[in-house]
Amino acid sequence: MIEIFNDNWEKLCSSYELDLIKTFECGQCFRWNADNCGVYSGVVRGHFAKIKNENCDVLIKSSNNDIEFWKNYFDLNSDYELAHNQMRKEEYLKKSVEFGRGIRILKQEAWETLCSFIVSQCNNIPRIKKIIRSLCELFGEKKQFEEDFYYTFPSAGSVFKLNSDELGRIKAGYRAAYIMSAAEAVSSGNINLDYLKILNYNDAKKKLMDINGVGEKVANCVLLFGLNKTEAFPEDVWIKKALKEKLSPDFDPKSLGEYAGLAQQYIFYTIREENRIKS
DNA sequence: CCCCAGGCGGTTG
DNA sequence: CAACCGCCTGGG
Repeated sequence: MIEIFNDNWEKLCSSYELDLIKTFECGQCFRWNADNCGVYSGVVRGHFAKIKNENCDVLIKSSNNDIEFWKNYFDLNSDYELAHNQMRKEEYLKKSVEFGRGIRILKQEAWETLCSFIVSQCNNIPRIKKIIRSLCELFGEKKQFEEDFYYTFPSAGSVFKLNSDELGRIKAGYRAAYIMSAAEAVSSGNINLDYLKILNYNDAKKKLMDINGVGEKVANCVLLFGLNKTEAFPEDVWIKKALKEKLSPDFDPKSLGEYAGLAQQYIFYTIREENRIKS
């Protein structure tokens, strides 16, 4: 039997359903990087993957070789068309849907998401990525898949065991203390992230905000990207700008219910793109 | 060199 | 309550 598809690349979905650039560059994740051919590499829950476009398909090759795992991660079992229909009433949101189509809300590992968005505060994206890469390379587990070496995200327990000199090596600055308080809360069981997934949005948010260094914005990012609370609507400076300058004054994200999080990503992507094109 | 970045916690009016 | 300020660090 002759292998038709070489190298174990497998079709994940169509490029229409998942736009890799938009999804990876819209600020929800920090560990996917493209090579100069546009092939992205990333690590999710200890599994390594390469992912690329070919013709009109998205192809993936991974260390666990489990297509359902990746479909779940890329939220490909959700029907976004239902959400889009709810978004057409508001003019700027309607534009954002067309502009941002192809973005998926990634179902990320909760502890990694918590740690990453603590690092993100008052920081720029290249530096956020650098700090997280250091954290993984210094304290994660080194693994190999074919010719690629990669690092897992260190557990809350292993981060909590670090002393201040060790944690200082990732150069997170004043956020290091916040990372430590999150690591303590999670590794001690004081906060059980899996349990937060089954709590309602408000209760889960309250628990997250008990962590020193987690405020409204970081909590909402963790709820949306790490705990599957799709009604979360994180308001950063860009979203605040859109609310002030682009969306109508009576627009209320709560009216979108479970679709608010997706709308937030579309708006975020759109206003950033508008700003990038302008400058 | 300066400016400030996808916030937070603490203090003040 | 809102407004402000300091915080580590390094990218631009």
